[in-house]
Formats: sequence, C-alpha cells, structure tokens
Amino acid sequence: MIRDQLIAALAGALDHLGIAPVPENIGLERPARREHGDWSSNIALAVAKTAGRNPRELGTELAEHLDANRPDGVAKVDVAGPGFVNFHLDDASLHAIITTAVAEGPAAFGAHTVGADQVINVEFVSANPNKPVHAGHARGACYGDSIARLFEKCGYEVQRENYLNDRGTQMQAFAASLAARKRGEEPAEDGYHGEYLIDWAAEMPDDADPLEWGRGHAIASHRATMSSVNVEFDIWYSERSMVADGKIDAALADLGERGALYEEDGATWFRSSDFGDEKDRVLVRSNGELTYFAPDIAYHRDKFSRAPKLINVWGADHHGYVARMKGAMQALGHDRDELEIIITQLVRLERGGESVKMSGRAGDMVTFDDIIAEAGPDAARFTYLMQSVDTEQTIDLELIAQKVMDNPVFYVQMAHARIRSIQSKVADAGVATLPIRDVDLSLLTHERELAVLRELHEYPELVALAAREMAPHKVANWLRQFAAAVHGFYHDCYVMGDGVSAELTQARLWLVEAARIGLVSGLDLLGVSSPDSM
RNA sequence: GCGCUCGUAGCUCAAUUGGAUAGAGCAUCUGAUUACGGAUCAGAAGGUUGGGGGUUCAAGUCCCUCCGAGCGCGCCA
Repeated sequence: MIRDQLIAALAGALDHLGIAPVPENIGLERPARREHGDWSSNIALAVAKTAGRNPRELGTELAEHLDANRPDGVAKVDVAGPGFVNFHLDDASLHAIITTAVAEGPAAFGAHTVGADQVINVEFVSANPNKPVHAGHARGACYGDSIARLFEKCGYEVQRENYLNDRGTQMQAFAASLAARKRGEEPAEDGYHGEYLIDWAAEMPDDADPLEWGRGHAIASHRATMSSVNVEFDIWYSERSMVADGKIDAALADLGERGALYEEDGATWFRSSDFGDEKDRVLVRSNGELTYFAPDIAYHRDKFSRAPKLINVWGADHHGYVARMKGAMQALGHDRDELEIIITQLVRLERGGESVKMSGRAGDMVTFDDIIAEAGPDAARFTYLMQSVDTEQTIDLELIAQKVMDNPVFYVQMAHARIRSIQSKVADAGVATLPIRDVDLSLLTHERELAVLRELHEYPELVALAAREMAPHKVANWLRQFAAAVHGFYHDCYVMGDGVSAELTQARLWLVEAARIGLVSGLDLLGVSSPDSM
C-alpha cells in the first residue's frame, strides 16, 4: 500500500535529519487542493516545536531529502505553505488502479479485511408491527442498511436485525381497533384511528384472530416495503418471544444478582443513575406489568449473546433513552462502548417548497411506501444517504422525483449508463477489446483521464473511512465527484472516433470499464442500482 | 427550567475529525457540439462559518458565554 510506503519514507527522512525520537504517528492525508499533490504530511509542523526547528525549513529539508530518494510511484516531493511535505504520484501509479479495479471487479474493489472473523449486529427500523412503515423510518432504514453494506465491504459478518414490539397494551389496542373496523365501527377513543385499518379489516378473513392476523399483516407489509428499497433483514426479533422463552425473567434475574435492582413503592427499579443515567428507572410497575424498558434490556442482553458489537440506529425522539440502555448493558457486565447508538436527526419533507404534513387528522402518516412510489427506490435511497445523519435534513419530494441534473442520483447513474453506451457502441462497430495485459495504459495522459484515475485511486481508502465513521454520505459525495470526472472525460475524450488511435481506444476502453466498476461498487454500498440505460 | 443534537453562499449540503486560499450542486450571469446519449462540459459571481471571548505554529472543528432551531425530559410505548 502506497500510504505505508510514504509514511515509512517520511520516518526515514526524519531519522536522517536527526529528529529523535521519530514520532509514532506520522500524519498523511489527501490534500484538498490539486496543486498540493496526491498525499500530504504535516509532520514538519507537528515536530517543529519539540525539535526546536522552524517548520518551513524542516519541511524543506524533508522534501529535498525525499525528492532525492523518491519512493516507488512518486514523481515529485515538495514543500508548501507553512511546511507541508507534498507527494505527487507519477502517472504509472495512477494507471495501476485500472488493472486493480478490473482484476477485482465491483464486489471486491475497495474491499478491506479489517473486520474479518468479526460479527457485528446492526439493529434498525424496528417499527411497531401495527401500522405501515412511515416516513420517519425511511432515513434509518437507508442508513442502517448502508452501514451494514460498508461493514460487509470491510470484511465483517453483519446481522441486520429488526425488533418487533409485538406485545403489550399497544398491540391490544391495535387488535381491538382492527376488530372494530371489521364490524364497521369506529375504534375506541384510545385506539388506532388510521384509515389504513379500514383496508386491513376488509382483507382480514372473518374467522381470523385480529391480533395474530394484524401482526402478521403488518410484518408482511414492513418486509415488502423494505424489500422495495433493497433492505433485507436477517433477523426479525419478536418481543413476545422473550416472554415465552423466559428471557425477560432471566434478564431481570441477572440484573438482580448483580445488585442493580431494588424494590420501592411496590415497583422494581433499575439503578441506572449508578451507570450514567440521570435517574433510576422502573422495570416492573407496582401493578405487576413490565415497562417498555424491561424487555428492551432483555433484548439487548440477547443480542450481546449473539454478537460482541452492537449498533443501534434510533430516531432523534429516542435520544433520551441512550443513557439508560448503555447503563443497563454496563450493569450486565458489558463494555458500554460495545453498544453504539446512532441517532438520526429528523427529516422534513417538502413538495415544491411547501412543507408536507406528516400526519392527517385520521392519524394516517405519510408512509415510506408513499415516498418510494413518488421518488422511486433509487432516488429515495440516494437522497436520504446524501447527507450526514447528524443534521436535520430537508427533502423535496418533487425535486428528487425529477429525472434531471438537479438530481444527483440521476447524474451518477447517467455516468454509468454512458459508459455502457460507449461499450456497446464500440462492440457494435466490430472493435474487439484486447486483454488488459496487451494494452498500453501509459497512453492515458490527458488531464481528464488522470482526473478519473485520481478519484478512483482514492476510493478504497474512502470506503474504509466511511465504514469507520459509519458515514455513508461520504460515499454519496465521492460518487458525485467521481461522476463529474467521468462526465468530463466523456466530454473531452472520445473512446472511439476520428483522431483516436486504435491503441488509445483500447486503453480508454479499460479506463471506462475501471470507472464503471467504481460506480457500481459505490452505488451498491448505498443500495442503489447501476442501470445500463436511463 | 434541565438534557441531547445542531447553526457554514440566496437554497440544499460538504469540509479527510485541529491543517494550507472554507468546497460542491441548484438558482443567477457568460460561453462550448458536423463524432461515443447536450440528461453534458467550461467560466464568472456568491462567505465576518449565528454573535463575543479563549486555547496554539494552525480553529468551521476544541473550551467558556450569549442568541436561535429541532428533539427529549412518565410506575407511557
């Protein structure tokens, strides 16, 4: 890996200049500006003070030494600004990425092995099985699945899990409301008044048990919705199954044995304030019923028995719940940091600049299905993933449904379709593609060609970064940038035609194929398709 | 009131987690095609990073403070 070679070269140069001790962490990063080269190190600035040196002078000496002893693949080393040491790669090392991408293909290109032999559990969506998945779950669904894809790309074995709150008072109210609709009556005051229940009741057989049929119907609808945006869960975990198999009792007993429980006012309390929460929480109410928290503890305890590392994707309205859940896991003897809880901020929907009301007066929510139907699955996923989940997001449904260049997903997919178009045009012209080993890639010297290769060259590292930070929006941003490079190449460099030699056509054919592999790989991490035509 | 998350171009968002002149897209203005899909490309303009203070070689990023926004604060789920 070139990165390691450059760091080693920097360490050698520091040693050569008598900087002792050579720091363990030598910073190396991708500069923001093209003229600052392909790689940049701030090491001269970092060590200047302790070494008693002027940073610019030290940087200059480092660059001069490294330029005189260039590592493989480096064309030039120079100093810039306050003392940054910048490495410029030669064209050959950029050409090599074509061979790599082609040899590996979309599935392996950009892959890593850091997660090999490690299991990671990602729980997301977990919508109540008594209504359709609503718009509020959309962001978490796209995000959870994409970080799962990123983890898989990095070698982890991933469990995608969906938790079903299928017991308790809400489910009873749901069943009663469904039964009322079946009789043609309005549900009770505290029941479920959404109009979807009228449709569900019409589908329900007369002799069906409302709770069982309704639960099954809801789950089937969730599964269909998720499937339509390429989200497939490995595990649908039932809350009520933990009653049947005693896991809730076992979890309570476990906490009790660890001294984390006490009785007061007839209720059973968890000492969450001993574990970072602001106050203690009730697990068993004085009327003998469990709070929501008790089975949730049992559920996470069970997840820890199946995977050492847990990721939860929760909506912003659950953030107040984080401290007690992590506290409960700590009380059970787990490392609280092995449960990582990602909070996704809210999404505001608009249509043509007008705010979309999230729920009607009958209690009907805008559903995820509504959004998918309006925008299409690819545009929905790409748009939800374009932005960091740390900040609130505004999505205009009218805009993302349009197949125009305002819409980044079509811009990126178009780059792929164009490459496919080129490839079929070339094939139709009777030009055979030669094996890559027989092609002279060094003919690729046009600035547009090199721009594509530079972006592609960054991709594997970008995947690692996006996975480490659980930030799929970085992949989306890379795709936009990369697609721009591809469109620029397309505009200025013809693969086949007047003035393009047969040798250059061959080299460019492999360039676009490598680019195509990068596009497919990146889009797949977002769960977005790579169409051959638009 | 307390807590969590935020505040970046007219709009929607980035910024390699403390790095160089804060970058893209849209919108606005100006250009480009006898050839692979113009659904494209190139250029211009657009900023006191909510205000103020601090930390250091270096702050959009870290600390303090004020202003503003969203969400949450039950023996509900």
